[in-house]
Amino acid sequence: MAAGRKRAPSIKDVARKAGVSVSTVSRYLNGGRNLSEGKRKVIAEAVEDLNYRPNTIARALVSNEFQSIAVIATDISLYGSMQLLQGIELAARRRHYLVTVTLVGNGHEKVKETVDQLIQNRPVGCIILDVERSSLLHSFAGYIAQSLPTVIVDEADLASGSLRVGAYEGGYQITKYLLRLGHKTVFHVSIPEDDKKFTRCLGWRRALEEAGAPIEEPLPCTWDFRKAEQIGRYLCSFPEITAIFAGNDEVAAGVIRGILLEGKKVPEDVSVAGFDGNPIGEVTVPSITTWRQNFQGIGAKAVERLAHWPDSDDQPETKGVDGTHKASEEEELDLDQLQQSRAMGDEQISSRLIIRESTAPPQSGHGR
Amino acid sequence: MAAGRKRAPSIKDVARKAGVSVSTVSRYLNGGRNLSEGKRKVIAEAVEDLNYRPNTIARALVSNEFQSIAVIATDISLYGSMQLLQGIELAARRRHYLVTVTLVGNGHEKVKETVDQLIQNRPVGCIILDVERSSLLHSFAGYIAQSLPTVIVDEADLASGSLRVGAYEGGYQITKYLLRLGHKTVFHVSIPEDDKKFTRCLGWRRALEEAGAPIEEPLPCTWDFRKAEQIGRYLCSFPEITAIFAGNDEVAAGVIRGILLEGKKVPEDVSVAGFDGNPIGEVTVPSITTWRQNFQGIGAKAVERLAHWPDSDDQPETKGVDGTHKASEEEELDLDQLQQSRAMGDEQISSRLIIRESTAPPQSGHGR
DNA sequence: CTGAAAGCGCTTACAG
DNA sequence: CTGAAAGCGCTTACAG
Repeated sequence: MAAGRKRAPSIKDVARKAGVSVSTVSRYLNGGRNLSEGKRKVIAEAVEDLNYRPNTIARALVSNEFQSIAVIATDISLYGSMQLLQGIELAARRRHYLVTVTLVGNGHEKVKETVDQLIQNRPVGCIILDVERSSLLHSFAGYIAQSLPTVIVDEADLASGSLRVGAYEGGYQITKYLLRLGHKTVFHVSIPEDDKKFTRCLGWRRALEEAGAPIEEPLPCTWDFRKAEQIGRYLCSFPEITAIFAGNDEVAAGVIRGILLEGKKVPEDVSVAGFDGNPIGEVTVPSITTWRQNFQGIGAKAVERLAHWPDSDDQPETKGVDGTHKASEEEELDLDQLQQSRAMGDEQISSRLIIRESTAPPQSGHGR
Repeated sequence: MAAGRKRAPSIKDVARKAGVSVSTVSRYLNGGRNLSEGKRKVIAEAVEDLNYRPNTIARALVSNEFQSIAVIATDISLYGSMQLLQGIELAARRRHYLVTVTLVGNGHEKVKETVDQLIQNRPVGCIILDVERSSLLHSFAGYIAQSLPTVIVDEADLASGSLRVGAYEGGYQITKYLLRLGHKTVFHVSIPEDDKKFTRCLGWRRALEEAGAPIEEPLPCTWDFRKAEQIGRYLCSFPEITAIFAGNDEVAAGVIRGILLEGKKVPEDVSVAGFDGNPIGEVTVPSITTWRQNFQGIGAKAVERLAHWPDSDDQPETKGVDGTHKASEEEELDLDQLQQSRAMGDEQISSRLIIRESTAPPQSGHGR
């Protein structure tokens, strides 16, 4: 098996061709300190002639580190995860890291095995892409973090250990915006897993609390957007609902469709806002008001976090314990801490409200 | 640098703990032929106790093959590429391959360098994801194929060397469907790069030719879907246009929006069909008729292709020349060959027309 | 069935 | 500034 492939030229070939020792070639390859101009030139030529590239695998073996970043996710087909992944790749490329992607289904299969194998690949670090806030992934975060620098990117809006996508902020802002428009309250159709702590849903709730507006329990949608359509229709039976905040733009589209199908108008009869900033929202009818998240920027941040992980370079003995559990501190954070860390502007990432056609002040006579 | 990380238990540790030689442990790890029950048991225990996992990097060094599949793309944020990637990952996982993703921008930067580095990683094979049919990527395909088993997945509907996404077929079918509805002809709004050979655009053209319908040059859209909206508006100035086939579902949404904004109706005044089967088309108003492509299935096929690459296993001396240039044979294929290979049912993948609200027979009085 | 040895391609001290 | 040697963690013949 395997075998067969023709071996590429090795450092030995270069050394022979250049008439120097392997160590000298190695020195040349690694910055070339302490190297005479003569050798440098002759080696350069040999490298050129042979079209030699150092074997990354061999390097990884001795350094015990493969220049790569392992991305673990349950699904990458959502708009957010994709953008995140793309942002990660772009940033990784700049640092000459290879990015690796591994999907771990929610069917608990042999996740442990998969994860163990991943760790054996000795990546520089691991990014857990958990846009869906899958409990599966979160439960493995700690385990992974024991062996690898790990950062979690999820919906959560938390301060340490994981990067916040700003969903809390977004939920809060979009709800305030709707309230400012004159709506008495805002109804929420949540995406799966979105009713946990620190998410867009929490932001929505907080905005309503602050305004003293009535709070109805959110209706959960699924990743099948036709469910959103059903919800939209259903919601039409409550004339007092004049504003809906949907968990993402696709759900918003579905809800809008449901409403239109019932013969009501958006935004005249009811305003609907989405979330994420999916470009599709620009071209639907009506176009969809949304909260744009800078996914690519966040992905890049995650990579930088890993690249600057406190390690033997910076703080020789700090690694391990210190870095290890950050990822799970999430559980202990509360909103106040959150507010505070936000105030400190740490990890702030540009995101913003995009107002389009699907939202407007309530029609007079409506609202309750 | 690098350093610092605590080394995981090695095969040596296992050998010591089990009281056997390293070779014996290795034998155990690789299937365990010629191993006494006693040793087997004691080694199993040692492995368990130490939570030992073989170092994939070391293995890769000796076998000269890292159990991974390298995916190269210019962009993975389109619906199609994402699904493809996800399909690749799923199939790769079954075979215990790691998948690696590399984006090469269209800005010709240091693509060569990036690609060379990728090759040094010794993946099992390479999948070029070229949904956009970037000439950049295609120009590197041959180069990569010289060192690695390579398969190209693109819009093309070709037989050998690259997997067909069935776009030709789709364009053909969707156009015929529109024609059958009674439209005199079908206008095409193409996605970037889609006016090349063997694509949905070609299928569209062929269907019109067969029907003897008038053929207008397609209007090219960009990846910015607001451009599609402009096109939609523009197209309204031609009342003879009653049916439009858009290059993908997002473009279709944009075109529809443009038409609606002009005060016309879809599908009453003009029918609009999309392409790809993006779920978003289910919840727009109107919902969008489309051609569903089985992206995940195609991704999986690509992986299998690589896994079964004729190599030292199957045909010891065939590799190299044989596998190498398949990828570029594309250029020589013509439609007849295409038809033929399709007839042979090779690489056939389930795709189908999905009829929704955005298409209907032309209103009487319209059509020309 | 089992072990000692060599080697994969590189880097890292260690001597000159 | 330069080279010989050892070693990273495994696998693969080669002897027993």
